[in-house]
Amino acid sequence: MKVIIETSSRVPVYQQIVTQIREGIARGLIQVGERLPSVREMSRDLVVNPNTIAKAYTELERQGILNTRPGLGVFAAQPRSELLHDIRSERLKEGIDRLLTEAVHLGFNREEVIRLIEDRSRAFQWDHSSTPAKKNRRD
Amino acid sequence: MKVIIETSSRVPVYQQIVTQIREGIARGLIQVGERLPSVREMSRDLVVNPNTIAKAYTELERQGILNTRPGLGVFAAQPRSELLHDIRSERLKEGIDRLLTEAVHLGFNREEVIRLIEDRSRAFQWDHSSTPAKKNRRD
Amino acid sequence: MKVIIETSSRVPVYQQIVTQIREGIARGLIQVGERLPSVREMSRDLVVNPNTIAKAYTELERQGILNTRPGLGVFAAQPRSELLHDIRSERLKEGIDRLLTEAVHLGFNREEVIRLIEDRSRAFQWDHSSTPAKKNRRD
Amino acid sequence: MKVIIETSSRVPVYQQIVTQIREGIARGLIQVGERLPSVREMSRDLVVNPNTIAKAYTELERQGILNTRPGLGVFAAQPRSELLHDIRSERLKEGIDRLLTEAVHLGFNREEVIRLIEDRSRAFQWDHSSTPAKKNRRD
DNA sequence: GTGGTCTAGACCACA
DNA sequence: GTGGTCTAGACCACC
Repeated sequence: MKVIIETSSRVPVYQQIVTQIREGIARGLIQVGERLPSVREMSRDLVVNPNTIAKAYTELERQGILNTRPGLGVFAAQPRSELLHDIRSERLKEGIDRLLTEAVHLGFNREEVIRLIEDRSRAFQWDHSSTPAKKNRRD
Repeated sequence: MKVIIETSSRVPVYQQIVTQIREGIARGLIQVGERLPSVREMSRDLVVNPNTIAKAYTELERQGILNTRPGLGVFAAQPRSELLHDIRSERLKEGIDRLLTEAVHLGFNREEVIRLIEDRSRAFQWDHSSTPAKKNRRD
Repeated sequence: MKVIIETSSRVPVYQQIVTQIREGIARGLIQVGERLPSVREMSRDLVVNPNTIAKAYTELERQGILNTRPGLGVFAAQPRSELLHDIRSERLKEGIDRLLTEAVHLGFNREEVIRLIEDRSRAFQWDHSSTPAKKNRRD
Repeated sequence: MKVIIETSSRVPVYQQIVTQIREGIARGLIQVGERLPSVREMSRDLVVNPNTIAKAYTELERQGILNTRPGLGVFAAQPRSELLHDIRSERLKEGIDRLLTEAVHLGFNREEVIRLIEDRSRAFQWDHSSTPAKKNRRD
């Protein structure tokens, strides 16, 4: 997977990296346990200061998406949500409403949006175990 | 519709206003042509600096969502997407992918997400004229 | 509350700040909603680079302990644990075992340790609502 | 006792070894005078670089927890705290305050924490001779 | 004024 | 080699 930086964007560089790696993992383009480019490597590749790469990696580690091990490198982590079900649900709903607001303003209609979501969702790597609602009911 | 400012949020106040008005319109809580509170009215209501309200309104006007008629007030604009079909499509897809990435990382599965989207989409005010694909085929 | 930096310590400066602010809040020396020194103020006070202070504040914000609002300052956040009960329990147990290991090696006996914990715990600001086990059973 | 390395952890490997051996001794899983695996034995078992094992053992020896007898092996040392009473007391208090800070932020209440400490402390191997206060009063 | 981002360059610890 | 910390100094967005 290749990270691409839009220097003209007002989105911070480190955020662009975070977003793209998050998406790469969600799509299965980066496998669990896989090693990512080192800070210095990616710094050279993207022509970005090493500190900026490190900031992106730090953020991803905090999100539980990467493990970083000094001396070895940075690796895609085993996914494990530590959040309460209510919080997760809330976040998803917020994301959905944001998307739907955008879709309405862009002039799409409901069926079109849902069809497109169904379509694009096929390219993602879903958890097939069970629904979060059930999975964490014991908490 | 009532705008609610989350002062503890990291999201800039003016952005919160923009987001909520956009969503209010997308949900049909604010009708096209309806007059919104003036800058100083909303400033008083929300206990927010008038400059901040003005900035939000300016941003919404730039997005073509509001019209300012000097001396009369601020009104919800007639929706007219001037964007090319390809651009609109691209934006929607980006939004969808962002949402799906979030959903995967939160541990939801595909069916759950789609079900929730179908559910929440019922509360929005969709364009029933036609599909954007047809409407703007000339683009 | 006054943060004190041990420059001779091998604990990173930003971590020392994080630890002390966390403890200050846990003890109730910093009240919810209270404003903390600005990055520049604390930078001057502690004779530490502003970036280092900012890093500490960023970390505390990620932990949900502070809210930072550009243009206004940094504030102690409303506490709200978003973690699953199992995870919280696990973390507490790890902390307890670490402490008890230390206590044994220091040559203390069990009663002495428990007595001291009971003693010192009186200076902390406990949540009196209910036990986490009950509080989040609905999740 | 079996040392388990969490390669995905951010904690340095050598530190994980130190921690687990310390805890093993504190729990009585490793008896005083007992021989521990040699550097190369443990290196093979854990699939870890011998230098890393050596570093862990060096650290434990520095802490007075192990004795290396050249040609014979590594042994759990006779516990003898050379620290002054005040220093030991200070360390314990620091550890307690760190734990209590964590507990407060995790949302536990006082009774819950003390109950759990009493519970888990039963699995540790306490010094039954006397209280440190008396034992080192001469310090 | 506030915090946030980014660069450049130094030094340290881990494996 | 790896990542982590810290400094110094620039520029930007928010209020």
